[in-house]
Amino acid sequence: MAYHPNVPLPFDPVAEARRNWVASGWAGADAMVAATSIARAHQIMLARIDKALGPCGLTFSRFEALALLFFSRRGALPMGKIGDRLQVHPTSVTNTIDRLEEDGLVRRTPHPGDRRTVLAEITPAGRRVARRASAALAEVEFGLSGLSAEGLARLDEAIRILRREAGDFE
Amino acid sequence: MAYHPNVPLPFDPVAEARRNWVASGWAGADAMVAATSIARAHQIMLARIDKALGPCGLTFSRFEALALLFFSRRGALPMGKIGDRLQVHPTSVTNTIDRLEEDGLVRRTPHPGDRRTVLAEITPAGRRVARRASAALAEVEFGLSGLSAEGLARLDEAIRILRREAGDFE
DNA sequence: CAGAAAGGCTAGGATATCCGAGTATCGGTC
DNA sequence: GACCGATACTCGGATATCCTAGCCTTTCTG
Repeated sequence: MAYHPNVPLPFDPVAEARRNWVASGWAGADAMVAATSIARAHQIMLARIDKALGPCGLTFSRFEALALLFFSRRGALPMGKIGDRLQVHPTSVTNTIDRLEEDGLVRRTPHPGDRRTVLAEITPAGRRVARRASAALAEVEFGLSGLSAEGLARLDEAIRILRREAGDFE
Repeated sequence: MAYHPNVPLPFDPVAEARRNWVASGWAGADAMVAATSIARAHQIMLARIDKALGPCGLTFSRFEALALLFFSRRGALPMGKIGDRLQVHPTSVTNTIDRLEEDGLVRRTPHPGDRRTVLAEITPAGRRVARRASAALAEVEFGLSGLSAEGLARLDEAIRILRREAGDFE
């Protein structure tokens, strides 16, 4: 679950922030509210997901990489391609694959034809864990169990616009 | 800006993941899509925000804490209250206030009446920086410049449901 | 009123992410 | 055929977040 040491607040802290923001004459209150909401949604979701993945020995980041390899044609991809797909920094990929490799879920192999490139290849154990993890995530609805199908769709729709505008894809 | 070492992908990586997910017979594809979207939205937004805040010497986390103190009645709050409001772990508050104090934007003072409690108090310099930072954030629309007013509202609406269900407020 | 329980904060350890810099390799150019 | 820019990956440093554990203080309880 998300971090919650205390009882629920008697009011919505985001709505409260909005009131103060406007009262101070600061601009962009609506964007502030949305930004704060996204940050909190991310925090709640990630906490639940990582808890659900705990028994599999995975984190969300590692699961994403493992799933990507699982779906790939040959069960292997260059480190760089992984970063492109997951939209993360090359050094983050190095770190993620390091951990997966330590657990025997992935194996680094040389690229036949380009000695600069390192391939990350999913192992049979990796495939087993990926399947188990996907079931665990579906079980907790990826930490978004509070949302309806319509709510999920609306989120995706709005964010897809943002992602395209940010240059993720075209 | 968000991390983007390469040119945009010729396809939407999230939609691609959805196809693979469904093709493998894995459950919860819609939730997976929404979760992936939220994670990416958070990443894009935070990268833009932190870049906009760079000249002020702030990060988004530090700005949130600073703004909270700015809006508070006495310009000071107990460390614990800050964590409650921002929904973060007590140790994260310690870290955040440490940095703000190093920059002279906040000052730790003892609580008159409860020697367990430490108050974080915003300084005049802190107020100046907070105002400047709020303008910088409004300028870049909190990193959400791709979204319309309706998009922002839809995001907030969907996420408020999640936050309530997660026990943030009541 | 003394001891136990609860509350408030911080130190240390772990993970993930980014950036800058460094090493190795590939390719195109003159 | 040698050189230099572009590519591919990794190392070290920085920030933010969480958790566990610990110290000190306050409050409750018998």
